[in-house]
Amino acid sequence: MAEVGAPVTMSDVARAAGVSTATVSRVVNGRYGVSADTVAQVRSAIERLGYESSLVATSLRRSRTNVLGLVTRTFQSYTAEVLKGVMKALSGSGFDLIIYANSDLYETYAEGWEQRHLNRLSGTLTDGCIVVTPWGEVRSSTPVVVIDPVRGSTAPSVTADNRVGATSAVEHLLGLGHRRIGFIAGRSSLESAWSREEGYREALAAAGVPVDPTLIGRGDFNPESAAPLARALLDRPDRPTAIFAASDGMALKVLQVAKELGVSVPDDLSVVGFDNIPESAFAEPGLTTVDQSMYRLGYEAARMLKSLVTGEWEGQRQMLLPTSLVVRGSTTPPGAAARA
Amino acid sequence: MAEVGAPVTMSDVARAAGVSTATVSRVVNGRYGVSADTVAQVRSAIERLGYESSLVATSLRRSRTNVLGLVTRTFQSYTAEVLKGVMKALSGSGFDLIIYANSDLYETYAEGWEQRHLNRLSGTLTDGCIVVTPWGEVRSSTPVVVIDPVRGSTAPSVTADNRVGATSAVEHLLGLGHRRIGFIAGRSSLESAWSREEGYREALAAAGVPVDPTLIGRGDFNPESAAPLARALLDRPDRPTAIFAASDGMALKVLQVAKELGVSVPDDLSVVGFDNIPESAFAEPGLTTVDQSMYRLGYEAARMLKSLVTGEWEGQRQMLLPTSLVVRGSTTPPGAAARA
DNA sequence: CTGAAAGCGCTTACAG
DNA sequence: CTGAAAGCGCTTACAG
Repeated sequence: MAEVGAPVTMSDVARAAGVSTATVSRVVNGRYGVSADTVAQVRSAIERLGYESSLVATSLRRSRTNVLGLVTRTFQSYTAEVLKGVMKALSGSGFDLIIYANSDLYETYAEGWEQRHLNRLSGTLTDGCIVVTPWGEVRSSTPVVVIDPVRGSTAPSVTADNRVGATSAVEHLLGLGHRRIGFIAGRSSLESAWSREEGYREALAAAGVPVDPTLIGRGDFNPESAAPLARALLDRPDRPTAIFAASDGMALKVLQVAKELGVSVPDDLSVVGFDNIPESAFAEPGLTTVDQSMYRLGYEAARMLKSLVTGEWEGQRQMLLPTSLVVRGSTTPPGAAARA
Repeated sequence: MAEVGAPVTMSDVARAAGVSTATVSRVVNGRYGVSADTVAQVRSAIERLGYESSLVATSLRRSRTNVLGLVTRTFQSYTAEVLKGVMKALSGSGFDLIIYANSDLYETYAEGWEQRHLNRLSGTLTDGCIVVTPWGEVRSSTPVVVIDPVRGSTAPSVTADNRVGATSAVEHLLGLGHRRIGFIAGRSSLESAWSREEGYREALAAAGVPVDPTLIGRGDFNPESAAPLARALLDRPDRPTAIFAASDGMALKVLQVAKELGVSVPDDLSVVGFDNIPESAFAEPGLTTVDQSMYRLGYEAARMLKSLVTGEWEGQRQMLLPTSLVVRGSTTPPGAAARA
């Protein structure tokens, strides 16, 4: 690598081509009304100097930047899936993507992190932003699409159908013959946590199984939050025969706690998660879970944002995407050990 | 969400607090020489209006922005690992991270994509950049650290020890008793492809096994490139008993081609990959491969870049990181089928 | 302790 | 067809 002196600016090109920066700008942006000769001269100077317009200066001056932003609190493996979907939707659209992560706010639940990130980008750098799993409601001067919004959010958003997903998970357990099914809930401010609990309750109600409130633990989606809850559920003499956790991270923690307590999965206890993160397939036994396509969430969020920015969006502004149940080794009919 | 009118600028704050923008700037940046009263007034106006300085305007004006950039051609699952490592190294450092992806250049091998991205960011938005798997050598007015550079690159870089990794893979096969070991190479401009081939040759040489050039296929790291090469190797009457592919993507393609041709893995053919992507563990059978910690590559690259920017870097500028062999079901002694 | 002014690298009316 | 000038939202010498 050559660590070259100063970056080449538009003034450098103008000087080299013997024209004004206004003319260079016109050539760079393909505006009409520049003579063929001048265009050729400017092009050659650009080529020779290796000029590329500064994203920052362009963004500051222009109202439309053709850059969309994405702000996230963390980079989990699902983030990569979201990003793949976003880029797929953006490819060939003329919109570039900027992802911004503040190293101090990273991985914290710090109040309003998403609002701070948004403020720094919107209006100048980006034409609009995707916000992944925000802490609260967001405000912005440019369009925003939220992936996994907070409960009651009115912002344009894309969410997995968490209620139906949770219902299918619990129906799977009911179908296997389970009746005492524990539940470990997620962070209650999130729409997704709420809906997953709703799905749990509905599935039980539909099967005529009364909800036992002592079988419900309140976690926050963090694996660690599930450990004491799982321990409490498994220490009871009348422990549940199955546990449904509102996230794979928490479900995997349940698997670990069960192992520590000598409770065998799935023989003594069936476990179901939600998300289908890669680790769930590696788990021993493989974790039965509800798959939500993060790729699809990213794809649809980007598609919506793009159209919102250009003013072409026609559809509903709160999208619900389907989920699917993935059955692996962590679930089996209750009492398997006794029968064996 | 409230889609609020215009973003709050420093002028708005200045007006509300009855001071000049210069004073607001001083307060925002914690400069000395502002009276306690004024500070309080400005703070309260900032609070009231929800002001946050524009990343773009700040970057354009300042020489140091405290933002590091990362440019990438693609978002694979390994990208998330790299990003996790980068953020870990950056947390608490005061440096934020911007990832830039051009939707047109995304996932293409287009000549010089990384140079274009770099030019757009450096000098204004970022103090330095990490470049992931570039197409060629890069030049920049600010420090750059390359993850997986091209062959012969003199840029500061972080690379897995590909030669030793490849050697260990081939030694594993030799240890199982294989002597006819095919190799599918990667994109030859990349240092990593070159080193992996070198490791293959060295391991064979050390064991006194002559290299058979007809057993070497030239791919480009893309899974698709491996299909015809695998077919050619497996169609021969004297086909190899094992194939080592320079990437997991290509190795998984070998698995697929073998299945199509009715060649059973590992009984008729052992297969080893390189990278240890998540999909390799899911494969049937699980793929034996060489693990390179992308997390670690990201972490070290960010650590180096940070110090390069602040001028504190002391160590060598080209780092080599260790790899480790992960043995799964795709390798077994040759002739297993015959003996069974 | 505070403000007016210049300028970072661009784009865009406005003149000519 | 082309250029001089203003201005995007900030920061930083320079005066006072």
